[in-house]
Amino acid sequence: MTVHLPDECGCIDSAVCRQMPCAGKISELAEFFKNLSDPTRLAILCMLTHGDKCVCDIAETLGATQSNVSHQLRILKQSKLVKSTRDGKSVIYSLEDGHIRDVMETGLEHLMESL
Amino acid sequence: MTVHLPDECGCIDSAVCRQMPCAGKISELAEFFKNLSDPTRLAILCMLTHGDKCVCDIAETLGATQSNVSHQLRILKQSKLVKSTRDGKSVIYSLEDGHIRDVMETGLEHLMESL
DNA sequence: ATTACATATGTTCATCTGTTCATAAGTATA
DNA sequence: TATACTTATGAACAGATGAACATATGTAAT
Repeated sequence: MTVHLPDECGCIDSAVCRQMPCAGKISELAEFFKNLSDPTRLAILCMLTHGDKCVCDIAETLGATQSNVSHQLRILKQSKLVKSTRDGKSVIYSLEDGHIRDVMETGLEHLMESL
Repeated sequence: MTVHLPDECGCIDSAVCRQMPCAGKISELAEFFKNLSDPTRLAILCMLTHGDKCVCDIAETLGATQSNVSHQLRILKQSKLVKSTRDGKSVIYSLEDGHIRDVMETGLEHLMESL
């Protein structure tokens, strides 16, 4: 759906948001959250906050198939949430930057305080 | 999918997260983000940071049908992201608490810094 | 009571998503 | 090269999702 918010709209009333018109960013932000909205992907990101990991380790820890993990990692990589480097036979994945952790933490705080 | 992370896992390595085992919370957190992952719902939440609004105002501003907005508001209400009070013929919706705004802002910060 | 307005709900449908299976591609070692 | 190991990819399927339409419910005023 195409959202029609006026471009000059300050949207979220904060310093951050005043610099960033809503209409053009809503769909980007929604897509960002969508990447965090799947338990498998979120668990992967969560694991990677502990340190870099290869695909098979992620799969084993999660109890998921290698194929599924690889598919989800591709999504995470395309959306620039993770990056990867090859190490011999393995491919090591890591968080792209620290903001992902911040977002997850903020979300967790919300859950904790809305019991 | 059922994610198998050990319950004693500290998950996100922070004070907040050490108090909160991952396995049980991943799916909750994913569901929370899922509610923010739709442009219509996100735009509604964004609008409500400006102030409380009735359904028809939201629909008009968004260029969405009343039906669609009402459906999405029900989802947001069930997940305790918004609350509502009736005012005559209208029903006024407002953000349940301030954390939603925080999460959106943190997400926006991520978008800004990952250009 | 009737009419008008505002919101909620049920249903249907097209589309998207996550998962699995099978298999290909990349890499290292014997 | 042959083999084993690791990761990526393509196809197919079930289930979930968002939107639209029609209609019901709730509220106020005439």
